[in-house]
Amino acid sequence: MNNDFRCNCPITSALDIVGDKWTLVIIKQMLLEGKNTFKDFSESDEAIASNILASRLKALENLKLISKEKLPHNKKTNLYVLTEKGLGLTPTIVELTLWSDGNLREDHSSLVLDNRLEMVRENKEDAIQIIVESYKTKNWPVHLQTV
Amino acid sequence: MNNDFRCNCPITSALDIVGDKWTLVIIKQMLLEGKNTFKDFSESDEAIASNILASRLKALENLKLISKEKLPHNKKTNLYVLTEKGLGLTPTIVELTLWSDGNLREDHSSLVLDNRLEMVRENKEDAIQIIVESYKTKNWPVHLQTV
DNA sequence: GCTTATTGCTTTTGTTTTGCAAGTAATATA
DNA sequence: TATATTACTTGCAAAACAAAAGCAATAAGC
Repeated sequence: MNNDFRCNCPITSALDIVGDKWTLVIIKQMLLEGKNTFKDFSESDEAIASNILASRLKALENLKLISKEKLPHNKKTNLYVLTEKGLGLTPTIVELTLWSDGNLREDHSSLVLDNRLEMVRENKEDAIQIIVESYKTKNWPVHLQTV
Repeated sequence: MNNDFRCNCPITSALDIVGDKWTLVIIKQMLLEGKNTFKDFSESDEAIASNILASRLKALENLKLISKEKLPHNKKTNLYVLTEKGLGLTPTIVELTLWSDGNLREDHSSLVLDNRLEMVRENKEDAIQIIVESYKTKNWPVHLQTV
């Protein structure tokens, strides 16, 4: 499986996985916007095409950044849930948010602030933990809870 | 220029700029590997094609993440230098490194450790500042120094 | 100062990825 | 039982990416 990677650099290898237009957007939608079904992602502001979405979800599942679950009594809807490996990208996502907020306003005047940014600036480590814990309590149904 | 962005989300907008296979790799090579010429980038482990490289450098320059400079007495070699805006991605790059180190070994067994990782784990904030300052002293020629 | 090498690209020609639109099967709802 | 919803897949066009070759300007070697 090593041949999926360009070289042995950790940064380049991370980008072999998340270095595209959509992967981190999907993870963001799960982590920060409470989206967890195919339909949720399809209807997002970013307007991802359904074929691209399907291929990304499959790749993320293969790499175990997300898992595909079912709710009891519903055979139709799939729930996509971030694993610990996927949740591990929270700091990266937070840093990208901070960078945008500090550096992109001249390029993009209508950028929206996330209201969690203040919390992040007060204490980054704590804020990240709160985001992760909050995700878990909302999105990890009892039968998935490992903690 | 707002039409280059998919929506008003800060994370998505950051990814409209750095969300591809090569952009953060080039910035990493500048920041952590002391590369600053077209040739340096061309000869890297990642083996970027020269046409892609040229287009990325142009885009990064347009967005002011890097600037193109000359050394006195050399009309041939271009020096590409990270601006403050580009250096602002240092925390993102550090977090990607940490994520790789902690989560990618099962996918990629020959991953190499950056020896700065230990410093980063001891004190993240300080380590980031040291990386940035170290870059500036090595790569910002006297006529560019703002500090 | 003439030849060769180097640097920083551009061009050409594929191939791969992305994106749009439409379609479909299984399940759920009215 | 009829309609709607969900989670996709398929087919095709457009865009991005990649390998190889070529080229002009500058620098270095003799």
